Amino acid sequence: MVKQIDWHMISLFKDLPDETLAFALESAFTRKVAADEFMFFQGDPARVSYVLLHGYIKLIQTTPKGEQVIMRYVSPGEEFGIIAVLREMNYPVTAQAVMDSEVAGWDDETLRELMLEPQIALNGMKILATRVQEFQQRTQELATERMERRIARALLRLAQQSGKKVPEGVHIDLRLTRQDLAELTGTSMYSVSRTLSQWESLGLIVCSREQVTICLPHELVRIAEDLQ
Amino acid sequence: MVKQIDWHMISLFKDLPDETLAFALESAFTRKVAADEFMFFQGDPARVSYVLLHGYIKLIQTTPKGEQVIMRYVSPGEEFGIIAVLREMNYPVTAQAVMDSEVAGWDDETLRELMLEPQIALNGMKILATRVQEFQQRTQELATERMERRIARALLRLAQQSGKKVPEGVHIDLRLTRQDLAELTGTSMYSVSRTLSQWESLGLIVCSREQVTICLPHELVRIAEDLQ
DNA sequence: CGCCTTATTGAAACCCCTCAAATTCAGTGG
DNA sequence: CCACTGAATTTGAGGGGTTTCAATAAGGCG
Repeated sequence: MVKQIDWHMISLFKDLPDETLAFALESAFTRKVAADEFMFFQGDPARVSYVLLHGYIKLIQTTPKGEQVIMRYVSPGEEFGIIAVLREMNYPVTAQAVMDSEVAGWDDETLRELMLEPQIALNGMKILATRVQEFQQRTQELATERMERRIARALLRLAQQSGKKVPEGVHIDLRLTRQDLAELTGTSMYSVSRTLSQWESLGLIVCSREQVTICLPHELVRIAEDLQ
Repeated sequence: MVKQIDWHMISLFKDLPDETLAFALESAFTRKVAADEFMFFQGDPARVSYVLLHGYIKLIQTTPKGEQVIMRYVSPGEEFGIIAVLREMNYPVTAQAVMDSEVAGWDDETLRELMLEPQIALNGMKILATRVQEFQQRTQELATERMERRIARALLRLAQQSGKKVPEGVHIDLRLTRQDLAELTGTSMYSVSRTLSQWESLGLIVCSREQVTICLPHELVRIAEDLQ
């Protein structure tokens, strides 16, 4: 049983009848996760699916050659691990906390029960539909756009997800290495470093070790969208 | 009302109670689509979702710059257009028949009714979950793998989807230009042409105008997976 | 047979990766 | 407090993979 969270923020449990929501909450367990801790590894049997209560989680896929691709940064209120559980397979990604976090979890059997609730199933469909479109967008970007624009897009998305206003602009409130950005955009750490340096010299952003602040978002949008 | 199709092949309608299936069928309309005909365009309001009964449909996304990316080849039994209808948005892709085809369609209101059936919603979730994973896979490939390997993978997938056994090997039963393969793998027509020529000279495939036949699938797998 | 689409192929250019080396930075422990 | 350490970052040089451009060839369809 979980408390002290606004469960109506959780998109999977939106518009739920009270008793259904109550059942969902009673059947959940919670878990605190320390920064950098791994919650599960790619290849583990998927027995639990999660909703992130607070913090941030990074979902990473490792290729046979050992390269890594960041599939998603999970924001509070979002689910993760549901797909693997529904498909009764192993997790296709590794989940790692990027800061101290807390999650709610449901085992596979309970999840299947929850999915029999029409409203939860409908919410789940909408969430997955959104996710498919996000990946379609990313596929299109990787297939047609140059590195620089992909990095700009990634930064703008991260700013929207986890940006905090600071005097200089919008600060991305995550530990975000150049390597992370590279794994998120399908490029190399070196190219990310060069690109950020250039943007910093133009005043678009300010960055330091594992931190990026966007000062002129509009200019970044111009790069991302190739306006002008 | 639709007849003469094995509706249990349609994954969206698997394991349905008879009366639910009957309702789904009664509320559908069918439409024949000629080869090369467009069913809807990117940006059209999404009012109808479809299941492909026979033939093949290509879903294409056009970028602002006018480049095209093929998001999916729809096989018989698969749905398309459901995501856009569920999300109440415009179609994010253009749908074009690659051969004479026939589809069943449901308007948005009916689809939402159907989705209240637990089994249909569950089937829908599983379909979307699979789709998310397919796009994750593609994202990973585009982010980390060289052109040659991406083309090999695409050919193997197409062969699995629509391959017919012929004396020389497995023939991909679609009109498939080099340009199509390029738009499917995020490369250029020229690179595809060069790669196919090389493979043909090695005896891995036989190709002609808009046609590809895989002769040594195992060798293609070796390229795709970088074994050895 | 002629036309239009599709495919091929070479050469040049370019983007980006890779490698190497130096530098900065944060944390640690003496 | 400061040197030490390891990780993160920067930057240049070089090279490789792909794209681009151009020109030609090959196929199908009327």
